[in-house]
Amino acid sequence: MPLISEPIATFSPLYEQIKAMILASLQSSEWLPGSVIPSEMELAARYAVSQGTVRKAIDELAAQNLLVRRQGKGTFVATHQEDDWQYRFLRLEPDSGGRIHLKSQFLACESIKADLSVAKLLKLKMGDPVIRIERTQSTARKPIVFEEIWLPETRFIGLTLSSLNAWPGPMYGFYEATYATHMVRAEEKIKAILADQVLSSHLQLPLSAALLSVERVAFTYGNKPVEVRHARYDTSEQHYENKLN
Amino acid sequence: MPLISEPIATFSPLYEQIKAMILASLQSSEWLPGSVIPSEMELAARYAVSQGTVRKAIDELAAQNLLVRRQGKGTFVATHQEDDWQYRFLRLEPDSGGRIHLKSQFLACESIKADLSVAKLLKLKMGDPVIRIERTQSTARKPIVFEEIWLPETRFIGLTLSSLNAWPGPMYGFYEATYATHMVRAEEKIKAILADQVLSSHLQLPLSAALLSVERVAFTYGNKPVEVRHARYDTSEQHYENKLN
DNA sequence: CAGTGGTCTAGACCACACT
DNA sequence: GTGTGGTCTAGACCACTGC
Repeated sequence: MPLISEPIATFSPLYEQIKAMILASLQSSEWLPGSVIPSEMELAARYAVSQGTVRKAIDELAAQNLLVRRQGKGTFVATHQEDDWQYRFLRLEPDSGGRIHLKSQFLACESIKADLSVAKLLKLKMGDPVIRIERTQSTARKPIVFEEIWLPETRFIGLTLSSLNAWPGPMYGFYEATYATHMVRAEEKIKAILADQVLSSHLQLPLSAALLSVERVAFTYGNKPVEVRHARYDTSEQHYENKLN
Repeated sequence: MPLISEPIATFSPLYEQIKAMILASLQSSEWLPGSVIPSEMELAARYAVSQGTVRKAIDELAAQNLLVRRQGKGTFVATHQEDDWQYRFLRLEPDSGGRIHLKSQFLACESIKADLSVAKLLKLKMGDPVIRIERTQSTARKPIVFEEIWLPETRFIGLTLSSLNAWPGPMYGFYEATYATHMVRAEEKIKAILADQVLSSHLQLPLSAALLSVERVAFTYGNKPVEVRHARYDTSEQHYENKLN
């Protein structure tokens, strides 16, 4: 029996290829956050497949929160500028219930060279230029969060303290509006730590208070890491809420 | 214009009703964790709908991790006894990477009356009988976790220290095998706290070390809470890992 | 009203597992 | 080979939105 050509590339269903093409359009900013994408019928024609196949592709992208379906209106590119999405990645909740409302105060914004750890997380080379931001977030009563944020400078050109202070809403809305960068998902590593001098003064807590340390890496389309964030939370009157499914 | 009869009951698609019926079969233990459920064709006949409708119902239940599809074999009821599921709700990971392996030591198992907070979380009345368990979990080097667990006694009749110690694997496998109780999802509230006398001795840490406090409520089918768990983690060499989507 | 996504069906064929 | 889930199609009809 003669050798048969191997199925090297394992079987890839049509709808996966459609997903990839839709993703490419998102990644290339052909369709911007908040806008409608073409109807299922149009996409079916464009890709020369049936509506059902487009449907399955969109279903999965919607399940990953990349697209949002709205019956009667169309399918939209997900955006952090919507009301429901303002707090999509904020897991802090008051112990007493309800939603937390925080006011930002930016303390610093400087251009520095990436150290080894930040470079690794952002998939840059050590020494590549990054922007480092410092801020606190406060309730009506006291500061609750102290954060350091690192961004690759090549993607966030011209970002300054004053541009940050001029922006009213959450940072992920700012990234979207100003730098066409939409955050898709994030990974967090959480530890308990003791407040040091710097943290205790920023958060108005005694030295050696217990704090929650949250190291986040956030990704855009195509699993590209574009933000590193190291937050410390005062969890004495609020907590980090997580749902396990 | 005369009043029109209101659409009180909002439209409910067929596949939602099928989902509900499948859920009922899971809840009533007609199909047990780990076993196959009838094929899509059989279910389609049983519920008198098309295969595609059954398919959509199963798809959604599989997305919620209640069912597991295996091509060529059938659709199975999800179980914590599978290898991949042993650690489904354990988010602790070593800072150095890899999987953590923990050995349990049960310290206590007593029948008590529910206090207000546990009763609320388990949707019982204050004073109802609950089982309270205490344990530590250790790596090869040192204890990492101290946990208190509360279970409604009516569902976990005859649970004793020795039955716990006789079980080799994770507790959710034990609940399944012994009490036909499968955990579907959980909610956790996380805080940073300081070690007190008791915690510092159990975890072999100095007094006032920082610890992660994790309060979990776990639910079976039908959103029924059946376990409350208050864990404290030593996060000096491991962290709580979370993915935000 | 037309256009969008949402549901449901029926049928053909493919990929995988077991025997 | 037989039976399972997985993919793809085509067409009908429903529900919601906005003109």
